[in-house]
Amino acid sequence: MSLPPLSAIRVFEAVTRHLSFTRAGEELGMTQAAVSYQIKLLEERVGAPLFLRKPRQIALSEVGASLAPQVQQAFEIMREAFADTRGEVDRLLSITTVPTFASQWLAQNLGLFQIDHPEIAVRVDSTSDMVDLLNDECDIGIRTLAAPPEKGLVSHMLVKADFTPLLSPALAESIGGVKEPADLLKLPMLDPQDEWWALWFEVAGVPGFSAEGRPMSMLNWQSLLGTAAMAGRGVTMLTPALFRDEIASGRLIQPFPLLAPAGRAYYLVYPESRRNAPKIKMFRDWMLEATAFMRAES
Amino acid sequence: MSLPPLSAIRVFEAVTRHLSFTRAGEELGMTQAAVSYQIKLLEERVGAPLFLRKPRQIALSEVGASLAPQVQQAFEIMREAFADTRGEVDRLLSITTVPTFASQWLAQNLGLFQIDHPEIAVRVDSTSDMVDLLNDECDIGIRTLAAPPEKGLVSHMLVKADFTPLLSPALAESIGGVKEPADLLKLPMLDPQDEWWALWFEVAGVPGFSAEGRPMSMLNWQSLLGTAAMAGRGVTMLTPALFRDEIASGRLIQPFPLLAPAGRAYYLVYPESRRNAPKIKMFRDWMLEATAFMRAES
DNA sequence: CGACATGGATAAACACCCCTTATGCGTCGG
DNA sequence: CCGACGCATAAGGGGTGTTTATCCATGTCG
Repeated sequence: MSLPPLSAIRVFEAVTRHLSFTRAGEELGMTQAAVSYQIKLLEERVGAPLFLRKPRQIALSEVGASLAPQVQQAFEIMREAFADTRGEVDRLLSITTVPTFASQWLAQNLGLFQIDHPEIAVRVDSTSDMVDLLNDECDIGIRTLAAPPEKGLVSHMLVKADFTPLLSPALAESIGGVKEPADLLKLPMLDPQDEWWALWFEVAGVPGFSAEGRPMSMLNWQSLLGTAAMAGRGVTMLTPALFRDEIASGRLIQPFPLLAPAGRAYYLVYPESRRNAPKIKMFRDWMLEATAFMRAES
Repeated sequence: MSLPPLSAIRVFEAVTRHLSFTRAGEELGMTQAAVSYQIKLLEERVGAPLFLRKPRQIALSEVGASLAPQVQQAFEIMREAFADTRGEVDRLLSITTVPTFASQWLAQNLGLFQIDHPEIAVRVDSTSDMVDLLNDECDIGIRTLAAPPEKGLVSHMLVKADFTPLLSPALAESIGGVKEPADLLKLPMLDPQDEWWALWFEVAGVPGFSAEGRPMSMLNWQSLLGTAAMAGRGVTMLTPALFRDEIASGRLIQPFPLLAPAGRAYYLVYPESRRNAPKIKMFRDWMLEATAFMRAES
């Protein structure tokens, strides 16, 4: 019912292809004696000679000949399967990221990575769930964390999740421009419940801010808030680094350089055990370089 | 190009079928810890998780799922191949024998063995070449030997290859019956060169026998000589045990019980290493019992 | 709601398998 | 006739994979 020792079968397979113990041993990186041993083992298990020992060569016996093609086929299937897998594993990079980062920065910049590394396919899984990088089949995660994550994971800080008010130029113009922090109180605020509003005003030295009585929009993803802000629907707290393009192009304006320190940051995270996987190294290096300016600016 | 450790693949295959490390371990006769170790090994080699560890069960990962069917197929092929082989090896008994024995005794009696053991197919290779039982793929040999054979072979004496003159009743009648050994000299001898003639006459106390001037037929197989003798073409030296039926039925007559001791015998021979193979035991036991009378008579 | 059962992960120590080294034997070729 | 080539065999050691023991997480049952 159960198979003979697999190591013996592997040796047998190699010998059937070379029809030589010595040659097979070379292929397998072992000595001729070891090959002889394994074949003898298999022959005892099978109960019949697998090879006929001729003076200076060997030939398949009847039993051996009936076994050889099937064993070769089985090994061919496995070789192919693992070769495919290796390719797939090396070529597919799976990233899980918080939605904000996905739709803002990653969506705009991932193309550059793919141009640099066309051989790597990238799959982005954008979810706010904290995927377990150690157990689930995901290569890299991008998360907002207050501190470097638990043991077993390597993390690189990408950019601090600091916040500052952003708004559309048209909205700013509607009140004659935003000159000082208190001016913002005249404008509708998107998601004023956001704790960062209170923090920012505190840092800005504007007293008496209260979310009381202000409507709450529940646009809990920065990208949605950003879109709403660009549409002129209000002023909102965002991480300016993630809206660099929008600010540079004038679609959003950042009236004050002042940042509310969130105490959290976006981190690139991956399992320590895979820190040497080529695709992970590539992505990490690219990502750190591409986001270097964010860290430099702050 | 080269496969991951086969032991790990075997474990993986079992786990994919059970979807349980513990269960797979039971099937393979090892502990759950060992299974865990092997799977981890394979996962490191492949570079990706093969299973997703859910609380009380595991599930195939994407990579694992793509690998599983192919690995299962490969193992199925090998299992089938070795199962077939085992069947073939156990069910086919291959005998090499000297032609005389083949056509005389074996051809007539093998049917009885097959009735007793219908599950075993017998292949008889009748050749006078001495097949190397240790190296060639033959289970059992029947040979004429002067002594038990070389080391590594088990031998059982079947019957002494002693000779005595045999002739047809009609031929005996043509000279008014064979009363004493010297009468034989009046008859044509088939293969008079045969050394056994001289030996037999010597044992019989008939002096002056010479093969000089007598024609030589070169019928060097006993069965051919026997056929010629039955046709009345002459008197010939044969092993009476092999012509028991012919003598019993009157087709041949043995005028004298006197046997020339050939110093050789028919032996049943097989490799010592296979002495416990069921089919070999079966045939040996049957053969020794079926030929017991030959040894008893002499 | 807490104790238990289940299933997998992990660490350390050990056992055994399998490989290597060394040698022998038989045959072929110069 | 000697060396080359190829497989078989024995002895011995190293390393891989196993077991044992324990931990941890989760789901279940009283």
